[in-house]
This record gives sequence, C-alpha cells and structure tokens, in this order.
Amino acid sequence: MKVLSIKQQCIIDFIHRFLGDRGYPPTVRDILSGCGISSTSVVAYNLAILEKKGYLSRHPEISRGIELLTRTPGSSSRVQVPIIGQIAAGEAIPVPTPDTWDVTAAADTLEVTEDLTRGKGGLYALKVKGLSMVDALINDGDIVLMQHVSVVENGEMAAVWLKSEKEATLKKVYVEPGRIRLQPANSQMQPIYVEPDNVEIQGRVIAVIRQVA
Amino acid sequence: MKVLSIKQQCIIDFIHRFLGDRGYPPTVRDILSGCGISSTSVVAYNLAILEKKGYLSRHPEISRGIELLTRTPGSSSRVQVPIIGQIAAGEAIPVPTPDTWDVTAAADTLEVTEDLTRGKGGLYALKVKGLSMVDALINDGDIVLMQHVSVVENGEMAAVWLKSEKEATLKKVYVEPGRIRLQPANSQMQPIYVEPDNVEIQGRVIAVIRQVA
DNA sequence: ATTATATTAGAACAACCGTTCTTTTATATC
DNA sequence: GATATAAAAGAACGGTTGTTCTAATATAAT
Repeated sequence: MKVLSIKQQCIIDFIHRFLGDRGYPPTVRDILSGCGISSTSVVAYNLAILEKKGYLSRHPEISRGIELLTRTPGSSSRVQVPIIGQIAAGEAIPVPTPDTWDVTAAADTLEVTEDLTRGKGGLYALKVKGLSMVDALINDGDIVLMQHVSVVENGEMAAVWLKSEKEATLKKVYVEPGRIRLQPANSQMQPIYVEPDNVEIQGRVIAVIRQVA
Repeated sequence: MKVLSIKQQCIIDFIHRFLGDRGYPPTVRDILSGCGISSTSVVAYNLAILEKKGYLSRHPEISRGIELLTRTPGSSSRVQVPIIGQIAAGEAIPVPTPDTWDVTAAADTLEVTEDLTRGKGGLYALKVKGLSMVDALINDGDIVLMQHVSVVENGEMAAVWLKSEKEATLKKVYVEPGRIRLQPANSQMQPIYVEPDNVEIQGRVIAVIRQVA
C-alpha cells in the first residue's frame, strides 16, 4: 500500500500532461479514456486514494476540481541576481554599490530559484575569468553566486582579497591563532597561511553554477 | 475598442487569481459572481471579446475550458527536474525510466529556471557522490543537470560509462579515428584514450550546480 | 476452502455549466 | 430626436460531469 499502483501512476502522469497541454484539469471521464479505465467509479476510487496520499487535492462537486500538489509546497519564487562583473586573479572584486545593485541597471542578470538562495539577501553574481580558481574547482566561465558579507564563519567558502598580493581568490576561511588559514576546496591541495591584516572578506559563496552545453 | 473595459480587466484578473488559488479555471458562473456580473450571457459576451483580442483561449462546450494565454511569470519559465539518483565511480548511472521520470513521483526535485535549461527536454539531475570527478572540476555533493541523449557532438561534456572498467565518469568526448578521446575539463590534465566499443554515452551535461552555503 | 479486503463494473441521478435566444438598456454618431 | 451599434438581462435547453449505489471480481491471508 506504500507505492502507487500502475494505474495511479498513470493517472498522475495523465493529469500532468493534460494540464500542461490544455491549461485546465481533466474530468473524471477524461482520465477514464486517457488511462484506459473502464468505469468512472474506478477513477473516483483511485482519485480518492491519490488524495489521501497527498498527490493531489480534490474539490467536491466541482467539475475538473482536481489540483495537483507539487512535492515542494510553498513553491519557491524566483530571484533576479545581478551579475555585476568578473572575478579574476590580480583584479579587485567589484563590490556591489547601490548603482550596480539595481537589477534593471545591471548589464546581465541571473535568474535563480529560491531553493538555491534559501531566502538570503544581498546577493550578486560574478563571472569567473581565467583558471586562477581551479584549485577551488571553479572553471573559466563559471558563475559564482555571492552574498555580500564582511564576516564569515569558520570553514565557509569566501571571496578574499589579499592586499599585499593584490589577488582575489575563493577559499575556505579558517581563523586560527595569529593567522588565517585559506583552504582550497580541493582537499588534495595544501592550505595557505596569511596574516589577518592582509585579508579582506568580500563576500561568501552561496553557489557555483557552470553552464556546459 | 482598443483597450479593455473595466469589466474585461476584472475578468482577466479574476481568472488569474482563481487559477492561482484553486488550481483550475473558473466556470462562467464563477466569473459572474466573482466580478459582480448579473448574467451568464454577459460573461460569455465578454469572454468572446477577450478571446478575439488574444488574452485567453476558450475550448467550446468544455466546462472550465478557459486557458489564459498571457504567460504568467514564474510559471512558464520554471522547470521541475527530478533528481533521480547519484553518480559515483564504480556504479552505473541510473538511467531515467518512465517511472522515475514523473516529477511528482521523484524522491527529490530541483527547480531551475529556463535560462539554464534553454528549453531543452529530457532533463534529469544527478547528485555526485565522492571525489572521482575532481578532474572535471566537479566536487562531492555537486548536482549535475543532465539531458538524456545517446549521441553527443565532438567536444561536448558527457556522462560516459566505461564498460570494462565499470566506471562512470564525466568527460569531454572527442571521436577520433579508431578511438575515442576523453578529455578532462581541467585542461592541465592529460586525456584518456579508449576503444569505441568500451564506451556508452549516458547523457550530456547541461550544467553543474554547487551549493556551498 | 473460507474469509476479509481491495479493486472493478455498470448504471443512474442530480446538479453543473456552456450555449443561445429574445428582449432591454446604454452609448455613440449624425 | 433618430438610428445604429454595443452591452446587458433573463431564461431556458441540453449535454456534461461528479457522485453514489449495488453487484461482481480479484487478491491475499489464514
């Protein structure tokens, strides 16, 4: 009783297709012919089971009153993130300003769903130029989704600016007595130790998105 | 005659709200009470106008057969991709079946925007387990967005199954005379050469998503 | 085999709902 | 005002559609 029967799977799938095709839900008799079922009562019977299992919601006495419930309710909304520049070795990370903040004014925007941002604010995106971040498993052309913070927790991946080296890099940051340890994401590589005065946190990495094809 | 009348605007708005609230379109009489209209024929009259103007599509003789044509932002450009399993060295890549295809039946889904999928079909996602893909700049826990194809163009990143080695890996595929060259994404690493009979294309990589924080 | 439970069949009812027709009222154009 | 067009009102017809009832059949457990 835990899994859906073949028939129930077909019903869910059919409603899904029907809704996508026509824009309105099917009737009991639509499902009947669509799934090769021979009686409306059988459809009603299986719909009742599907509702009890939480796959859909029915509105009694209402024609086509079938509502498909998405697996993740409270459907996540979309967020427009401005791509405010590039990140490359030897260049400063462009810090977001009120101007560049404006999504409409940004040169390009990235559209992400909220299950990626998890409700975080102060987001911006950078396009990675060059191979200077390969030790963080970040390739040329990747897009890094960032949150503009100046303090990060231990072990978080962050964009740090090394003042004396004049170099921006993405590393995991660990604060240790008298020094800061920068750990590449690739665990096979050795960490770098720098003086606290030499580092400036530019933001923390929320996600990395690489579009291949 | 160019603009919509107050009543017509109300109808469009009401259908929109109704659809969002209940998941199925309203009846003529729903619109009647919802917009304070006093006769079904008035609703029919205005619906005919709205259809002629291209705001909606009606399906004759079909209850609730109203389809809003103005693409509701957030609905048309989002795609639910089923995360159908893991990919790891020494394990076969789970090929999508009609069962696992169904979004509602999938254990977990990834919601992406269409500017990432670019209208592609046959999409599924895999969660990367382990560090066997680091040479492709893919980390443990990354999510790989895949398209289910069996043939790829030269230079495309694909999930390939090496039969004799019993190993799944992500590489750029180049067909060369008498052999197939598998090029790691990290250009600093050396390519691998394998026999054509030994490889099986499982799908091409569309994007890689890494959630860090 | 027997019993209990799950599923299927068929039919019929009653309300739902799109359509259409005629009549009335409003709005514009001259 | 006269006329034409647009919009609304009201009612009725008929197919649609969810529901429900009874009976039959399948499946599983003991």
